[in-house]
Amino acid sequence: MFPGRWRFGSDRHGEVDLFTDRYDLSAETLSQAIRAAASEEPDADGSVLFGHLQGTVVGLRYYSGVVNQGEMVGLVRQPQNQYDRNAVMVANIYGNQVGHIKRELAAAMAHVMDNNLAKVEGVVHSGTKNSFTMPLMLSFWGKEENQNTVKENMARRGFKLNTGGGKATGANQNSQGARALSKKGVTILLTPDELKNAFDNLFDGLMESEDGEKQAAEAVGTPLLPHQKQALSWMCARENKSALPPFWERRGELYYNRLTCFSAKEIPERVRGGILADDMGLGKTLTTIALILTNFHKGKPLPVEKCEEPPSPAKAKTKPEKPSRVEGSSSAGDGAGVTDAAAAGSKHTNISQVEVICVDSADEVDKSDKSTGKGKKKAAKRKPVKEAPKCFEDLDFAAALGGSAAPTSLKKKKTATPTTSVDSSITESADDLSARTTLILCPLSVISNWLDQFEQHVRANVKLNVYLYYGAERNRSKAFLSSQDVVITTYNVLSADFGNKSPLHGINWLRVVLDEGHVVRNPQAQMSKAVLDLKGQRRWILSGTPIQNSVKDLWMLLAFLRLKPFDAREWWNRVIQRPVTQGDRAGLQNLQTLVKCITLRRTKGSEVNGRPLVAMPEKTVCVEQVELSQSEREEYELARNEGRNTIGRYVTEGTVLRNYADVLAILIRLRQHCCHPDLLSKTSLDLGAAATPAEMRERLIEKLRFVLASGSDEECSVCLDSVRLPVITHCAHVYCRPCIAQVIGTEQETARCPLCRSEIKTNELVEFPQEEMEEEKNTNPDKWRTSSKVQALMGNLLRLRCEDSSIKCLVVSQFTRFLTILETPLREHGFSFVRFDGTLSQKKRTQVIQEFQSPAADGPVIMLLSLKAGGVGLNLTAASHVYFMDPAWNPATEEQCIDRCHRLGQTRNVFVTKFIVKGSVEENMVKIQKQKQDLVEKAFGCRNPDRKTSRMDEIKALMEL
DNA sequence: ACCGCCGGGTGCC
DNA sequence: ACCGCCGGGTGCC
Repeated sequence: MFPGRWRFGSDRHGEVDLFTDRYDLSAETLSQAIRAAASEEPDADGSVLFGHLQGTVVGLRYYSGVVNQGEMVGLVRQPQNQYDRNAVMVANIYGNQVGHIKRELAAAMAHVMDNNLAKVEGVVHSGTKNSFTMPLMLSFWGKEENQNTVKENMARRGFKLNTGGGKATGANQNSQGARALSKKGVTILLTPDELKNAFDNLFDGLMESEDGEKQAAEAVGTPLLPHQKQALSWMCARENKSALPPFWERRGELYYNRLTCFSAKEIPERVRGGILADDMGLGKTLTTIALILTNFHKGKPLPVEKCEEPPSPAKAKTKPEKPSRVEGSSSAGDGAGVTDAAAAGSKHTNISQVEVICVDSADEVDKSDKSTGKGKKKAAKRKPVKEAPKCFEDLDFAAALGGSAAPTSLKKKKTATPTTSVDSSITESADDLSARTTLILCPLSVISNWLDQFEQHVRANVKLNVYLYYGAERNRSKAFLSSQDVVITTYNVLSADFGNKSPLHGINWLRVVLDEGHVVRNPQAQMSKAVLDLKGQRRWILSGTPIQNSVKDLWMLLAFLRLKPFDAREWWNRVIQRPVTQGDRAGLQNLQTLVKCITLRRTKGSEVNGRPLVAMPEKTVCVEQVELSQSEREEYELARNEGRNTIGRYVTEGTVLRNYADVLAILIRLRQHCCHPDLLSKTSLDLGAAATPAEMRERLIEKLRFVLASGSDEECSVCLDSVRLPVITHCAHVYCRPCIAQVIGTEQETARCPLCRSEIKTNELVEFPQEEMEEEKNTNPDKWRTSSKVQALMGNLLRLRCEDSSIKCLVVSQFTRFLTILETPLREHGFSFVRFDGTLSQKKRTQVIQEFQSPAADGPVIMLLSLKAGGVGLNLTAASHVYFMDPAWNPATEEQCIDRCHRLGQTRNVFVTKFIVKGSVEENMVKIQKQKQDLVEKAFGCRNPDRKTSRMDEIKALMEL
């Protein structure tokens, strides 16, 4: 694992200068090695403290790493050490080597560490002034089952782990090693409820908006709302200001981290960037665009060319089949796009045609020569460099011309300024001023949104080079990419390129932006690695929901932001994750501080100075009860009684969970009865007398497929959220693939289904396609019939049209087939509508949304929307009325759907109507929804520990059993 | 390292 | 003295 090259320490000559020089170089690889090792280590969750041990660090005089009183140090095995293959290296938090563990102790520890029997951590409480050795308090952490092995192993070599006394902890507040000794009162433990509560509120109340507001650069055509100016100001400050990162403070000549007690002469590398976690609809995209244009180097706006002719704003150079642009709204934009696409290959050729205007004319470096561009090529850039005073300007210039100057710049910098220079003017010293480009990563579904927003918000006369790095023909030239102002790509493209001489990883970006950053979560995933490997001076995460499930998810974000030292898993685990999961109040506080320092989050409801952040139009939600006709009622009752009998039988037999799929199928049929009789699948799903258990199982799985295929928004019993990437288990239960993978991962061979405790195996999981269209059978319009719910909807729509024909509506159902049924009466009454569901291609989606959002008088007034389609980020503000045809299990899913039109940009008051059939499962579903919501509001996620019983109770309540 | 350990010098009191 | 003692050289793994 560790390359031999850092045997550097073994050289005896110890000439200090030479040594420090090489040391500097090696420190890089060393900390990388530590990081690599640490990222593989298991989670700190569930570790127990085996005990403490007093040890000795030796060889201090050979290394430059220093430690402070109370400082935490890292222990790294060094199996390649030529003197002792048991060697254990001691390093401080920046990965600077401090010394080694004394030989005999190292020999004992090596076995424990190599076999992953325990994680050994060290804190130095005293003796930091010694120049040869120092005492070190070691603590051993690991899985309970390894405790005795470890203790015996250590004892055999004469080291007794000390479990009793709390002497081990130092006076320092980090209480390292003390948190297991709760009885000593050193740590105040939180109850699980408190913990959950605090955690859920982690992102609340973060914004104090002391930053004031900042005007966007001239190139931003859209006036920013006050809260967006605040965000811009905050983001600029985070990129430019030299404020110390969290937990660091100045102590005399040194910078000191009060969490780890680490100190350094140099100012700690601050995080240039952070998390913008505003609610959706508050304009994260616009703010980010403003940031790109407003805050280039030295706080000056991005130098952009201005064109005489006003036609095209942001021109995305896109490959021909690029979604949004093809049927692009404005012809002008189209034309420009094509030109650019053509020019993309032979970069810059068209540039000399446009006048170059120095936006940042005030920039000091411009003093050199202000005359217009010298020669065609140079006209492309803002700064003529006749007598450039510093080399980086040369590089800046070169890079701006499209060269990748990164390697050169590194060398030049080295010679120009000694590495050890303590530069007090921190502002830009660490920068590579040649970096120009902002890289934006996002899920495929929001690409078109970015392109649209660039087009919409960048002034028409400004030429911003935006390149969509997507599709087979994408331009992989680093020179080309780093000459752009903005490069947009998807996470998938990034991970596809990763490891495959990815140009994206070869560029030192000015800025890397992760949109919907919470999608990058699992550190093991290739995508995460690809993201973490990106080089960028400034780093941003945009996310409406920064925490999905747990503290663990946060690590990925901090690692991306390079928030030292927590980007290394070991320190994250030691200082934050383990304390928090073990309920340590101080740990939680630290986490809160951490998050607070780097995050801006406002919700739609947030207020600033007593005034709402955004004046949102009002939202009114009402339930419209629907009476079934007599014949519908009869059919429903028939089905209900039958279902009730079946489920009642399962209840008395205690086999509800084993027949869960069947239960769901019964429920869904009842729900379908409530909507429309023709929704009921013709394929008979009677269980009949199943011959063998295998057959039985097959049928159950089949039923579950049927439930999912109908579009129903089912719940995953692991994350308790709507199921994403559904997979069906052998025992016919459905979970999110990642959720169940986690269960299998943690339970190993003995993994069992969380619902029925049957054994589950990864290879037996059945995939279910995200949104599968059922074959459109028996939708013969001739045989079309209505239903009470259809009537109720049509009544509303017709009334609305009389009142105001310009109002647009969303008609939402979980059942895509219901949407199909609804098409007939809509056509009949002359409504113009579009349909949006999960089966649409990306290209189609953009097209449909554009069509719907377009204010054209003869445009569609209704969108038939499948509940789960599209995910976050859809902008449907053209609609102001929402009709939910059927209730969902998960109220949040409905909320999300409403948010697509009740968001920034909505000008009308929003009315939401939920159709609920009186005296039916639907009513019961709504009751349960409400209960869940109350629960959430009261005890914030004090989740029922036994999902099985609560699920059972729900089912009984639904069937009135 | 104000230690321990090594090995050479040395050797009554 | 095949010892003890002294004092200089030396020192992570």
